[in-house]
Amino acid sequence: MSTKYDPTSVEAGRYQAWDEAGLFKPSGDKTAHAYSVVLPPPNVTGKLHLGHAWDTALQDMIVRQKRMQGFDTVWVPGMDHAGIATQAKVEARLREEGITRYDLGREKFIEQVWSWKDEYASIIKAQWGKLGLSLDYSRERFTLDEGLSKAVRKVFVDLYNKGLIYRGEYIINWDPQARTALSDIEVIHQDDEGAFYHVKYPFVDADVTYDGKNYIEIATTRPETMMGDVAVAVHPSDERYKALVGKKVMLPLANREIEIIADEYVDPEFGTGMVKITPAHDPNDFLVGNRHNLQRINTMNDDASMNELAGKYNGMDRFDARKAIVADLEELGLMLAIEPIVHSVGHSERTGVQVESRLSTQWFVKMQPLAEQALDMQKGEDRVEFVPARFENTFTSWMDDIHDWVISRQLWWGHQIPAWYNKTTGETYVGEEAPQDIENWEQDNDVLDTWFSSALWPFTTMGWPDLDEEDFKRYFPTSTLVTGYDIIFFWVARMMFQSKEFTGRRPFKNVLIHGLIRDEQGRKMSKSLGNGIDPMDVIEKYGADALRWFLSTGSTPGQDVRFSYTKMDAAWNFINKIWNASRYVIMNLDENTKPELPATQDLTLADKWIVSRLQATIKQVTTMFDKFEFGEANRALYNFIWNDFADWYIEMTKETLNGDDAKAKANVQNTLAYVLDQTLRLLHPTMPFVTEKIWLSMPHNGESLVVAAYPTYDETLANPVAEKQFQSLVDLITAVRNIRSEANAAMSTPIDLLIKTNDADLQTIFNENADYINRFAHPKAMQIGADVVAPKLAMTQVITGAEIYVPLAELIDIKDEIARLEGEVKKLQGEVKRGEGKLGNERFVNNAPEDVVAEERQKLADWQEKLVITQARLTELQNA
RNA sequence: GGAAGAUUAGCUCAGUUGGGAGAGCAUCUGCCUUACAAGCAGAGGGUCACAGGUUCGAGCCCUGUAUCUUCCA
Repeated sequence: MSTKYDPTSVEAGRYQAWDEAGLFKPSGDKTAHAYSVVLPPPNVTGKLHLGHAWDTALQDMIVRQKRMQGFDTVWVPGMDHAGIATQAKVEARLREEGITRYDLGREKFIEQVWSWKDEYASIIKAQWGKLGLSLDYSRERFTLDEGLSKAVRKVFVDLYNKGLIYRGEYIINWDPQARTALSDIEVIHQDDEGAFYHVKYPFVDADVTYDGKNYIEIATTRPETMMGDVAVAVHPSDERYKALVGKKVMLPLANREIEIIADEYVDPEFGTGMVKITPAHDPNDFLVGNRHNLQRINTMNDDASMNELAGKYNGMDRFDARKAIVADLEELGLMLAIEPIVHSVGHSERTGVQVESRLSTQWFVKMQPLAEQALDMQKGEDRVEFVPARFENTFTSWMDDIHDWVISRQLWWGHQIPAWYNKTTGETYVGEEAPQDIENWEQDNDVLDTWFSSALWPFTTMGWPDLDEEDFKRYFPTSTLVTGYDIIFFWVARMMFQSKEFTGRRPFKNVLIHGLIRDEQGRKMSKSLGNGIDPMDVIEKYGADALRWFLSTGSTPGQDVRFSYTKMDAAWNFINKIWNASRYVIMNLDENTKPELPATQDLTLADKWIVSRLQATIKQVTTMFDKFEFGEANRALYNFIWNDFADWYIEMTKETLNGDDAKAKANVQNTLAYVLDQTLRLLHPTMPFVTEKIWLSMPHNGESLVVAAYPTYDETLANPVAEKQFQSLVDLITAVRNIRSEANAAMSTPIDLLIKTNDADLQTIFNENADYINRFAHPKAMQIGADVVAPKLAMTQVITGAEIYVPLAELIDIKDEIARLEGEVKKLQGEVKRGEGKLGNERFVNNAPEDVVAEERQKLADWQEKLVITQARLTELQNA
């Protein structure tokens, strides 16, 4: 083994070996509980980013631990066709060649997308391997697979037959670049600079006036939609305008008469309290239009250019039309004012262009009944546990105020809607298979929203709608879903209502929600900022294990995490520490060593202590894993490995391993191997590569850590007495180190060590472990007893139950030592005062739990004793 | 406008049934000790945003305020 941890050589070939050995497949043990996870399918739009690395690393940790714990564990991989996103990517590539999808035609274009898909699917699979994900590839699915497509058609048809899917002409969000409908949550609202254009709408009748003027003032942010105005509305109880209702104004530029109507929708407080009504270009106006039976004048084409209904603006882009209309209004003297404002404007999540509210015929899912079922489910036994729990509110509040879901997309890449229109009668047929007389029918051109199919992912991947499918019976509902809070609406909520509707069950028992990865400055990683970090570059430099360690340890559930190379350095350092500690262990074993604990009577104090500490660590790690608190779990492991195992236990074994007691040596070798073996098992879910490499290099039972048993807490090995005794040893050694440091006495400087104590147990412990004390404190002579007398020029440390003196006449300045002891006394006085205050409060003594009070008494006694001794020593020096 | 989160050491962050404030990095001092100098040993550093309240006891529970972030409308 090299002296430095080298991730490249550690990781090379290992993943392929695991996969080929079939270690990622379920055990098939029917006596064991099943544990199943479906991977949130990444989009085939591009490579995986750090967010995916985080999401998948968390899942792999869960899955690997469960597998080691003996669960019949399966983790199903797959990818999402990502309709609009992938299509946009391919169209962008075509654009570089100067062609559009229309030039190619549907069939040729789809071929292009499939080759894009193949290209990125293989990149993504390679990335999964680099990350070390223990996925069962024999179950890999793609959302456009035949099986999944069949399920999608069935769901569509069933919902249609139940009246939960309908088709109709409504105002929807329209992406004019992708030329498709978008659902509400695919629209990102952001504050943009715009203007309120105040426009004169003159009265038709010369004798009508308002406020002495022959026009009314209408404010709009979107003058380009003016040509579609069909009315002006005021609030029915707005006294200012009551007399105007029913009167007509002339729509400027169009020279068309429109009526002033009264509708509750208008907010009299906002602006002038009068709004223009454009039913084909605004969702609210659309509703007003319906109530008043108004005409719908759609003045735009699907690419947001103006059409013939826009009159002279026909053919202009919407933004050019705005400029032209504003200029014309100004020239006609109809523009009263242009007031700059910042307002919220919707943009397409995928293409980024400004979204149009567009009148169009689309397919919708009627959400109310489905949402109610999902909300009901959360009140029963078969509920989904959100971790952290607060995210359930996000789900609930969205479901409570749900709108119907536009599911048709004017795209080519996706599941084509299973609806056919009769060429002669116009009749609609909806079915899983095409009509028999297909020549008389034409299939709906549109495809379904990608989320319509991903909403079915937890059960379609398990073989649904075939209810007899083994996987479906065994692994559904799944155990845990892991995803980011940014797609609770898009995905988690939709899986929940679809699963409830079609399987009658929850899709997963738990949903672990994590945050987003940010850059070092806390900014979201994005292409436009160019601050994205490729996880493969990180793995190249630090190894997958280090990346996984950072991702699992750096945060708390639900919180965002900042990536930083400093943190990656720390992760690498930790693995290097494990590497070298293991190297030490392996170098010191011999051919007879087994990773098994020797009989209790053969264990030294140090052995008992490390084994007891190991038990505490196992308990903490498993408890925290069960709560998905990986940060806390791994912190416990970090402290155990670095502070207990490496800093103390390993150092102590050097004494025995360099000695000549063969039996003691063998015991220590076995204990070292046992503790390291257990530790590697605990670490394996988080850092699979390096742990496996080390484990295979030492004596081990079994083929691979991937399927080795996870450690379990053994109460008989927890040893509080040994921990307390060991602590005395640590206190003593630390005290001497302190003295050496204070006195600037390096380990090479010979010292005498005087230990004054009348505690027989302590005397025994120190005597029995004199070898350790020699190794760590390097005294040239040591004296232990109740009658030890300290010389005047000696450094003092008081530990629980003993006084430590180191005579260093030639090295210490008595004034410095007095000052130091004064500080010590002051500190101790503070502690004693605190303890006395607390215990002097009878309400504390009466109300606090007994063990808390007892502990407080114990501590006070300890502080008091230390204070008395330190004070005495100080007085002695001052009087010297 | 509604909701959620954050505010703890110089920086990044933990702190899970309320019982004497922690880590990593950074800083200071001393060590090439035969696993690791990307290491070892020691040290300094915090009115836990602010104001109230509950409690014997609050970083943690309750109320309010401020600042920042995110989501929804």
